Amino acid sequence: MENIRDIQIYNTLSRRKELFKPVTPGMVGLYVCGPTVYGDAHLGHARPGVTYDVLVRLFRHLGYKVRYVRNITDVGHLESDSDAGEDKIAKKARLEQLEPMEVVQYYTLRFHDAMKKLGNCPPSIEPRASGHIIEQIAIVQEILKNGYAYESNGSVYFDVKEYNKRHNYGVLSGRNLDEMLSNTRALDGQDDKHSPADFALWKKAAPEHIMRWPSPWSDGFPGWHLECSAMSAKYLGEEFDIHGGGMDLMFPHHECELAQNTASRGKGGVRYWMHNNMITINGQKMGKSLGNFITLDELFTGNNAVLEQAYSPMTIRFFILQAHYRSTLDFSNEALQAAEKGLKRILQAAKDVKGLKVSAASAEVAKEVAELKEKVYEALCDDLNTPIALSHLFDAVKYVNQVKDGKLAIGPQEKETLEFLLSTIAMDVMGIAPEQEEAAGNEGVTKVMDALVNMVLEERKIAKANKDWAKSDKIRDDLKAIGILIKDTKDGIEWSLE
RNA sequence: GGUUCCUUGGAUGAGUGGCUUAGUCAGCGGUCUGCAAAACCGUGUACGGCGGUUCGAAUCCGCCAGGAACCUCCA
Repeated sequence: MENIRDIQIYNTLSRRKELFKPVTPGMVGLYVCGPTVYGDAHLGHARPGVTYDVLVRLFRHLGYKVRYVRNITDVGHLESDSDAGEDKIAKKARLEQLEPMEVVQYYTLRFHDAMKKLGNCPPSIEPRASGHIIEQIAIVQEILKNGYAYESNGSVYFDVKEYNKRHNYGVLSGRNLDEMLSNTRALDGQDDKHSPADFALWKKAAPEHIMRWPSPWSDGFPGWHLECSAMSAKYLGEEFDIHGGGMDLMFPHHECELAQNTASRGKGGVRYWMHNNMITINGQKMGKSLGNFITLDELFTGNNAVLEQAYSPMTIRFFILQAHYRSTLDFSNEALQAAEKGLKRILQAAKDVKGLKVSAASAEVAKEVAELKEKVYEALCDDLNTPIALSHLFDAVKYVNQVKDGKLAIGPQEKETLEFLLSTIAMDVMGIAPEQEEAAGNEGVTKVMDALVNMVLEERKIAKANKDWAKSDKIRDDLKAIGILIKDTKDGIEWSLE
C-alpha cells in the first residue's frame, strides 16, 4: 500500500487536467455508465471497462476507499428520440420472443463474463434502471416543481429553453443552445415536445408496450438520461467525485444528466467528468449502428472473418493499456499481435524476476532502478497515462533480462523494486495477469502434467548428451505441436504453455 | 451545414518550445546456441502542406489539405 499522492485528472467540464480532490478525504465515489444490455459486448465496451478498472485499482493501491458504481441500462433506452422510437430491450425481446427481462438477464451475464475475463474488478454496486423507477419519478416531480419540465399527453419533457435561461445547457459538451436549435436536423415528428431540444423525462407507454410502470402522469417508462441522475445520487450522494463514460455519451446523455441534476437538486453534482475515447476500425468508430463491431467473444475465439487469429482477453487488455484513454485506438490484427508479444515479454519477466540472483548494484544502476518506480507512479497519476507507465515497465523488463543473462548485477533492494514493478504495479494496479491462471485451476492435473513434461524432457536431455539431434529436435517439435514450448538455457531447459 | 478534435518513422502509439531518445511490434546486422526459441547489443527512414511568431518549433499562431467524433441510438 502506497501513500495517497496527487492525481491529475482531465476534467471534461474544464477541458484541462485538474488536481483530484475528493469530496470526502480518502474516499472516492465513481459512477460509470454501463451498457444497455440488448446485445453482446464488443471491443468498444472493453475500453471503459479497462480504463475505469485501472483508475479504481490505482486509487485503491494509493490507499483510497473507492465506491465504484456502474449501472445496467435495462429500460428507457430508445432507438431514436422521436415518439416512434422503440425501446431497445423491448425490440430485442419482441424479435426473440422473450420476456424483456430475459433479454436483460442473458446479456447481463454475458457482459459480466467478458468483463471478468478482461481482468476487471466488479463494480461495488451495479444498479439497474428498472429497479429505480420510484427514484426516477421523484426526480421528475422535483424538476416539474422547479418549473423546468412540462407534461404533455401523459409524457413529461425537460424544458431546455427554460432551463437555459438560468443555467447553461451545453457546459459539458461545449455547445450553444441557440446554435443547436438553428441547426437541428429533425424538425418534424416531434409530437408532444415544445422544442426539438427538449428531451423525455417520462414517456407514456403505447398500448402494446410491455415495459411500463404507473406514475402520476401515465403508465409508462422513464427517459434514458434519468436513470444515471437517480442512481448516482442514491448510491454516491448528491455531490460525488467522478463520473465516467464514453465520449459518445457526452452529448446528449451526460449533458442531459447534468441538466437534470441541476434542475432537481440545484447543482450538477459531479466534480470530475471523465470521457474515454473510441476504438476505431479502419479509422472509423466501432459501433453498433455502423455494424463494424467485433464482439469480445469473437475476439477471444477468433470467430470473425476480419480476425486472423484468436486474441486472449489479456491481449485485449494490454492493447487498450498501450494507448492513452483519451486517444482513439485503432483496431488491427497487426496491432493486436504486437500487443500479444509485448504482453508475453512482460509476463515472462514478471516470472523471471523472482529467481534473479543478487549481488551488489553499481550506484548508477541502483539510482536508475529506483527512479523507475517514481516514473511509473508519475505516469499513472498524470491522468492515467498507462502507455508511459508501460514503457517504464519495459525498462524494468530489460533490467530483469540483463541480470538473468549475467550481464548486469543488482542488489536485493533493486530486485525488490523490479519485483514490485512487475507484480504489484503491472498486476495489481494495471490488472495484467498471467493467462494460464484460470486454465490451471486444478492443482492435481497441473502437478501430473509437470511431472510428465519433465519426464519427456529428461529423455531429450539424454538425446542431447548423445548428440542425437534428430531425436532431440523431434521431441521439441512434438511438444510444440501439443502446445508446449521449450527453451534451452544455460541453467537448463525451460518450458511453457503456448 | 454547425460544434469540437485529430494528422508523428514499415505497423501501433507516447511526448515535448531547445536537452537523450518514447515504448511495443516488424526489419536489418551482431552476440549466445548443435540448431531453434528466448534474451542481449547495435541500427535506418518521423513529426500532413504552406506561411508566421521566436535566438530556436514537430511542439505556439494563421491558412490549406485529409480524416474523425458529436449534432439521432452507440462505451
